[in-house]
Amino acid sequence: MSANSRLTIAAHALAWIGLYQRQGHEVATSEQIATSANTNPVVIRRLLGELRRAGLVESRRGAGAGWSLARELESMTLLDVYEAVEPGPLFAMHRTTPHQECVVGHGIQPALQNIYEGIEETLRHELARVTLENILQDVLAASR
Amino acid sequence: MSANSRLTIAAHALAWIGLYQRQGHEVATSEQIATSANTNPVVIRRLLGELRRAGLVESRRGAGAGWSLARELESMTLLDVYEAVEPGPLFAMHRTTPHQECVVGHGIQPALQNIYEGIEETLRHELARVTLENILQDVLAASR
DNA sequence: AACTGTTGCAACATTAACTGTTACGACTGC
DNA sequence: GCAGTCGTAACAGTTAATGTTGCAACAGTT
Repeated sequence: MSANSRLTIAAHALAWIGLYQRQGHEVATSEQIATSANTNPVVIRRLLGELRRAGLVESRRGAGAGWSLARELESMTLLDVYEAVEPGPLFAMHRTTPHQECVVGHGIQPALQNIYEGIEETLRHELARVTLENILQDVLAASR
Repeated sequence: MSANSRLTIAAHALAWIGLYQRQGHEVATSEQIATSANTNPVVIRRLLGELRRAGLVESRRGAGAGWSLARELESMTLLDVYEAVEPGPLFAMHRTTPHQECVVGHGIQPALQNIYEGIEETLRHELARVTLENILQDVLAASR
């Protein structure tokens, strides 16, 4: 699978905002987060926009604008982030319909669909076990 | 993640070869498999080449050439196929190194690396629970 | 009312991976 | 030698993520 870094960057941004707020600041800007993640502010705004739609962060506009958490890091899991930024299924079916007159061509999709669903369910369960607070604590532990 | 269909096509090909051999044939051609999967024979040959490197199938050249299973379907799991055709990790890190002078930038990669490894281990465990024989039986059950 | 800093978003370029296709040499049974 | 198939290179097409520029919208401050 083409591995992408959307989940990684989203987790980075959330941890950054969370830590920044604990240091007494109200909001974080996409510019600051982009500097920490070494990427472009627009990339951060796009990702945070998806997290806002999922109810994980809020944004303010105007002067003194920026991003803040909509919930505590303790209540956010990697599954929340995953579902906000990764739309598709883990494994895709054929791009074109297999030959339906063939026994395998006819039965392979329902068979795999079932199996894939079970595996994704397990993946979701694992992702739900990790909170963003867990991640921030791990991050802080690395600097000691 | 950009979902891809490599695992799906590889499983399709293996199930097809397995069934074809049970019907008394020695080898299957990439042309036949491509027809069933509704794709191009070269795509099949490329994928089966990776499965051959993993020791799952064998190929013969020359006249009357084609592909055959190197092991029983009972002894092949989806994990074997996954490892043969999916090289990278499930989730990628940042494309560029995050800002190391930032606490989050410095600690985020080791923290996520740990978490991702645990999740991939669970995924592997799930994939290892499904054999290609299971899949073929599911396929055949769909046609009854 | 003007100024300032930031978001929201569109538009486009770049990169990477997968997929599809054509072509042709290598091989081997007949 | 012939015929059929693999092995593989080369290239085009497609899709998704990422990076970049530009600018309107917004809201606090002066």
